Amino acid sequence: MNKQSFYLTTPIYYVNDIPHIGHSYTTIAADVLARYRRLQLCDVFFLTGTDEHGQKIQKAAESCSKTPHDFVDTVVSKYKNVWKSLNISNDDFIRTTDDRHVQRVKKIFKKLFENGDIYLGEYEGRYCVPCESFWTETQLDDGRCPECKRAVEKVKEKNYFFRLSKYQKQLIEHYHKHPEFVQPESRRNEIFQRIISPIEDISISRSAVTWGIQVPMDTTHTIYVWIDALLNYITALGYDDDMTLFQKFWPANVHIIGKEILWFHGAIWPAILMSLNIELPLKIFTHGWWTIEGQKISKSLGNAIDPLSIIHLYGTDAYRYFLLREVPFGLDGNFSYSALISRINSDLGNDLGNLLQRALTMVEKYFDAAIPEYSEDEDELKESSQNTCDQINKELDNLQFSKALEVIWEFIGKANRFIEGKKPWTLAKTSAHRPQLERVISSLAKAIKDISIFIYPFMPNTCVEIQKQLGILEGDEPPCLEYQQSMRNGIIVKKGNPLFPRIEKEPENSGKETTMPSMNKKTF
RNA sequence: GGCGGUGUAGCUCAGUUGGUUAGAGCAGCGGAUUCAUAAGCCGCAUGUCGGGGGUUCGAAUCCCUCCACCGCUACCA
Repeated sequence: MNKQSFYLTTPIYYVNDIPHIGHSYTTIAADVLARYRRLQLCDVFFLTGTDEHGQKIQKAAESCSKTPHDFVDTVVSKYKNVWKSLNISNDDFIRTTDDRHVQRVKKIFKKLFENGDIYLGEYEGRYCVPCESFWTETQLDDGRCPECKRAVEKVKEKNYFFRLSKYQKQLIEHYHKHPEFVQPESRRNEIFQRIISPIEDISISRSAVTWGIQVPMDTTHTIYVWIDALLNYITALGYDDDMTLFQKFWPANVHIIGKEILWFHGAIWPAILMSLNIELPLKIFTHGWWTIEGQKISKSLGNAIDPLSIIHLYGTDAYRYFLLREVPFGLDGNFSYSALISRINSDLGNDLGNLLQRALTMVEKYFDAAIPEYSEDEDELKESSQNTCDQINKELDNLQFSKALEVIWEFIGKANRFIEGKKPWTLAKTSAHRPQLERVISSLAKAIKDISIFIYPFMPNTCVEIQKQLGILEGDEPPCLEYQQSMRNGIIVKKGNPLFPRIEKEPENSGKETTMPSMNKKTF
């Protein structure tokens, strides 16, 4: 059996910053996709990691009197901790300080040099240390970095350059041949426009930076962090000294990135791959940014949200659900506590949690907690479930997470309406209606089992909890993820606590717009 | 400055190649119920479709113009 392989990546996160909502968004989206592909029995390789070199980190380490190594270790452990709390199922975690990465990057750099695509040139201009970016005089904003508005340093140094311009034509061709290379389309158009404009070669080494990977032919230079970082996508697969994974998984099916790094992924990265004569990734999906209560996330405002604080209050699955449901993937979105609470109460509590609760109560009341025998032929929700499944697949194939969730919730609504229509409480009053009642309740139980699988990629813990309460799972076994598989006979339900208890907003006495919830700790 | 995008019910947004009374979710209001987390179900409303002008038998949907906001990019300084 040849399983279809599926390789997806997040960017590797720069460890000068602790993880916030934006990092978690990318990683959660990737995790949902990875879990979805595994459901489809793909052979999935899901990579994330950290970007740890560069002057900015060197300076950050100095400022807290640490060695760069100790400094990055500390931050990396924070990332790993958050990913664990968010239930991220990555298959590997690459650090640019990993020896495997360092050795491979050096080798690749040498290869690029030998191909004639790297040359020694001279750069003169302004450099913004925090942004690790060179700017021309004209790009400066009042003498400051146009991106972060901080002071820039005047530098004049010999640098190694990569012949990006050489690949312009090939890039244009690739964009023509593969209109879906960059998603969404609006981003594709943006970057395409830039690719057809004049392109300059880029400086890819730094002589002033010591915290980095040495240029193999010239140890007075280190490799520009972005080049170092981009290569992670192939060094993690062993390129090019241990090619088993590489041969199996490359080209990547999708790189999921934020819109701020599209130029690197949509132009520089493909050009490097072209130079190495490696196939290009199939797709680059660019998602939007989050604002917090309407404001841009910024260090100066100090409004960055620690995902751990949210999941501590509302649970991992609610957080995962919110981020992917609230905003179409690709667009910007706004995070607010009121919106989060609204989603939890209405979608998760009222629609989903309540559905399970009412169904289980009826199984208890009318059938002594034993789900009546299920017959596929008599399942009145089966067709609707299958349609839902098909539509979810269609949406997730295109990374349309919010649409997939909408489709799932339509089915949840259908199940709720099914109950209203059949009125089991009325059927239960007459023994003559027993067969009908059995049919309704068993169909309902099966529908809920299906729902638990539908939501699994998004809310793996909730999937398990539903299946436990349904009685499908005992102890700590993994959830049943086979959509086609119908339920065993004689399952005894184990109704537990409501899945998503209603969150009551605080009385409006604080005058604050963001009502913080009272105590409502959840474990999933 | 150039290119592109957005502006539709209180909020967030859908609205195919122009065509009968402009839609959904949430919030709000009303109703019938009770299996359920005062949940669910049924029903209801309101919108100068950013402003103005034009094409057309007919435009949210095409054209022009103005306003507001956003993105990419350039340049001046």
